[in-house]
Amino acid sequence: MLQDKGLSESEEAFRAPGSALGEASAANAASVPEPALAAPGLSGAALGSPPGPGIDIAAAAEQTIENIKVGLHEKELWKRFHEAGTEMIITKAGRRMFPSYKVKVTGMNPKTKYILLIDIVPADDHRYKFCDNKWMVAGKAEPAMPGRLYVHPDSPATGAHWMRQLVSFQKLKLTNNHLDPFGHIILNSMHKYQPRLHIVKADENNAFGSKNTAFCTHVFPETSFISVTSYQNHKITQLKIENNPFAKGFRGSDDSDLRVARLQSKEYPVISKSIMRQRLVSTQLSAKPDVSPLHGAHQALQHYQYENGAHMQFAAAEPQDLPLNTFPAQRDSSLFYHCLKRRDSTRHLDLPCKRSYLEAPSAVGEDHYFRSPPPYDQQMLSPSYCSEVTPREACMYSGSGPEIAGVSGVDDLPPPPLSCNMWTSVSPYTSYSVQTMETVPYQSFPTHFTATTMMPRLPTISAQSSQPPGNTHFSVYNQLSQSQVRERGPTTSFPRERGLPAVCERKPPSPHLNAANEFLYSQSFSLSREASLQYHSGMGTVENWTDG
DNA sequence: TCGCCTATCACTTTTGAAAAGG
DNA sequence: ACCTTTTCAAAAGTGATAGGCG
Repeated sequence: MLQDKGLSESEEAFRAPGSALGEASAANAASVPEPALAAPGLSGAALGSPPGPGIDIAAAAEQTIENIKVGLHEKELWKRFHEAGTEMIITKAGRRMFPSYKVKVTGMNPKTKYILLIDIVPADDHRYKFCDNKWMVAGKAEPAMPGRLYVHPDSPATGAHWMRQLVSFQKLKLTNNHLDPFGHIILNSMHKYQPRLHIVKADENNAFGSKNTAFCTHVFPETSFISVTSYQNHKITQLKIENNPFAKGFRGSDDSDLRVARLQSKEYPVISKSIMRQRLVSTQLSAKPDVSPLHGAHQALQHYQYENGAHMQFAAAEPQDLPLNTFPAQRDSSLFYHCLKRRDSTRHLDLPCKRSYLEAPSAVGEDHYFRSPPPYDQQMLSPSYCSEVTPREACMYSGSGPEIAGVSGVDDLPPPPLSCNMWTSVSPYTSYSVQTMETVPYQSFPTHFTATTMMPRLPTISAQSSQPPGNTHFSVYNQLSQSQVRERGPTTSFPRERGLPAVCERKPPSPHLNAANEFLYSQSFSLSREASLQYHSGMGTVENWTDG
């Protein structure tokens, strides 16, 4: 657990960030911070919480939020996956990402509190299939899954805390279960997605969404991936096996191949099943008549030649066949960056759940999802943060978050024992045009929205749509959101925590999820505005975040 | 028939509590 | 009595695979 005393020491640690990050931070040079923009017509800002005593939060945010740099950890590994076309397994129970999303953050104000969260948005409007050893567009995307946010369990924490060590999101899990009760991020299989990191400056209540909330978004194109229920590209399989410790049992360098051989009752211990499968694929593709599935050594050699890059399957493909390589920055691995300052909101999204690093260098703690509110008694079981179904499961965050004041101003002290997750099931992502500066097509979101509610998609291979992500979408969303707030209000009531400021008590029926969703929604929308140089469209609706 | 999804398997790493030692 | 280190079992994570489903 980090304490105030440790914060000063963190500066030294900050200068000497250990580990493998290294060059990743330099990539931030490509960041394109946007000036903090004042959303027009945000008279509702007056409704926000007053700035903290003695601290000019807005000024601090302006000094730091734009200067925050984020370096992707293990960028080279990500690149290797990206070049092969990253695939991420999604299961009903939830599957971790590998490589895991870890970042090194610099440029924060050491004493300012930030909230770090991730969302994963559709990268485009297509469904894919793996055909002829490469990914190809297979049609229009399925309706987007309910958007969920994954809040780092340490949130909120001081900049010193975040900068002290790697920030790991390795416990984030992906699922294809539309009714997932665990708060995992819901994705559609065979679709391409782009994770995004959001850094939000916590307000005086350790929340965000107030008038002074500033935030920025970082996108690493090499972290895009196609979700699958089973690996399609053998190269990805091999990369996972070679690099993921949990898959060590499938590695072929040691006697693990013997295990495979035993399992298969075969006499070719050098060949793993994945190799066999690859050989089969290669056989089909090359139509070599002389290749037999049991030609062990020879096939293994072929396999490893393949693995060594003899065939970069996307290298010379047409753009449509390069769904994962459509990000221009893949060559540079630079991140795309957006930064803005929110001027108004009457809604506070409290994210008081924070967990100490417990001296773990990687700062890997329990991950916090926005998820459905658990039974209320469950939320209060854990002293560190709310427990839930299983002790190791990410805690849930009940609605009406604003009622939860965060840490009472003491840096790096654990937050009140509150749950940290909540549903964001009603949150579609808005358009997202950071990279190509083009508008993207929208897709209806039938699960939780009417047809007028739109789902954003990253403009990659299908940025041809001329439909601008105009205010209509955002307005519609906002209306729907409020409607949902009304509907969900009673179910998400959240008992007040100790020391909660009065401002947090003002809107009992407003669930966290809507605040979070709308927050990111507006943020995403701002990204769209960035693309189209129209920043403000999404911000005005913040005014509608009334406390009920 | 095909593509996709799910449950299950055996294996590994991770985690945390208990035991042992200082 | 307290702290640190070691040990060990349970939990969790992994890709592979067979079978089910539409």
